[in-house]
Amino acid sequence: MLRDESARSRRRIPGPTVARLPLYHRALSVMVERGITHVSSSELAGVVGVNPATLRRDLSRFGTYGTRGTGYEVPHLLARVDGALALDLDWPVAIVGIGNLGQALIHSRGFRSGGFRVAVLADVDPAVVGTMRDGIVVEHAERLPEACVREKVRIGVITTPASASQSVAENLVAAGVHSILNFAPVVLALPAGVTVRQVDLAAELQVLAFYHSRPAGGAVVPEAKGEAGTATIEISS
Amino acid sequence: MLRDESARSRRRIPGPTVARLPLYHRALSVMVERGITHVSSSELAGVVGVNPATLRRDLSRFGTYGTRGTGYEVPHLLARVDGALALDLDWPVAIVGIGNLGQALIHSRGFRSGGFRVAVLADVDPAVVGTMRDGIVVEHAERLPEACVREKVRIGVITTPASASQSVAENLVAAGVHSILNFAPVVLALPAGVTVRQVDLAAELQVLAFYHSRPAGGAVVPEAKGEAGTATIEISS
DNA sequence: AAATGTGAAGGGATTCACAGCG
DNA sequence: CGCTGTGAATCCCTTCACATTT
Repeated sequence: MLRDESARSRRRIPGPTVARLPLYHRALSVMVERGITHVSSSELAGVVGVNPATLRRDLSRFGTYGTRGTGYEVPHLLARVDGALALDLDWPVAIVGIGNLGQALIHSRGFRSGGFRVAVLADVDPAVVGTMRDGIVVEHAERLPEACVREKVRIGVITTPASASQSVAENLVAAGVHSILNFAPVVLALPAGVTVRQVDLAAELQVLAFYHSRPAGGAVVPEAKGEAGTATIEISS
Repeated sequence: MLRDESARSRRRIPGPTVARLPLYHRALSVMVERGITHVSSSELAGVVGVNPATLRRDLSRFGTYGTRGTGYEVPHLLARVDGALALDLDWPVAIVGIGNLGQALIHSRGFRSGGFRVAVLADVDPAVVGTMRDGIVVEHAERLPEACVREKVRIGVITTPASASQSVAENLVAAGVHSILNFAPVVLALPAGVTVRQVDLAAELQVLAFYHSRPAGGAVVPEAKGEAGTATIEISS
């Protein structure tokens, strides 16, 4: 039993643990919808595809939410994971670059769940600037800083061509945005304190090609202890 | 000096190394375009944002390509990385789900570089099936297996809604595709031997929210040894 | 009896630091 | 002299295994 829970919840959380929280969150959401009130670590871990011990340790970093001999109460655990991810807060997002990818994100369910909310859209194409997308007028990228300040944007998403991404990122940072999701295949150079997550679609394909061309090489066909029927999952590792 | 290079090149390559190869590849491509003939590990590592020792060890897993006291010859190294990623081969790709995201991928540069080539498109929407995208007729998802076999597809990309993704994945596997890039927020259950890479856009946002709400917590503001001016990069870890 | 939470072990990847080579 | 390639150290995460709790 832990005396000072705030001390625990302030400990540093490993990156891999953070990356798994959204998976737990989604699995728990599905369970709530289905009326499942209760899970063991083995069950939840099975759904997400991780080791039960890993799941228990992940959760234990935020406090002790389970009951020995019984497992976890689904709605309660979901609320805790939700809180850990801060999805109960309002997260206005700016999307810069209204091409196919930008529009896909605008309409994606994930970008409108939790506290996420598309608040600012921007582009440089005169044919797009001034038009509406999902009830929001597309601003010219030049006015991005004002718009972000006005809407209190805290997360910026870059879906522009590679050539524009560095300058867009700098504008976002100038507007006080220090969390950036970058889809342009560019390593952004930004001041310390800015968190960048890079999603590189071409790189994902290339990694698949690598493993495909080396069937015996990489982490393929681990042939794990009796766990046939499970795919080799290579998730961002 | 290594006697049997094939022995070395057959060693298992760590996942993180594989994930960095595309970054090296892109940086080297840019250098070739700019006419740069030569790099040291420090220079290339700086561009990509990794430690020079990490870069040297990564490359050394495929053989020894550098010259001591001098560095690496850019075109030669690029050719080697290109070969390691098997980008010199033909990679016909199937994209299932022709929504905004699917179309973004069809037109994305990364999906038409290297040996990648969109060979099959499929969807279930009657308004889309039979129409053309980029010179290719969209097939009905029911005919996906035949089309994949016909076009010798080896990589499948799933950009359908979550509800359809498992069944689409099974169809791809039935057609002999055993490398899948899945954008649906679902943990696919597939036979061993199938490699799945998961790209989860909502999860990326949630991870950003996590770090944003814990400025002192995670890996934010590492305040590393005099390395100001560099962003905290959280890439798929 | 069953399942959590965690000390300890184990396994990898990163980074240091330097021998070796051009 | 400068830079690569790599043994060794370090760090971090995963997993085992079990004491603990309900």
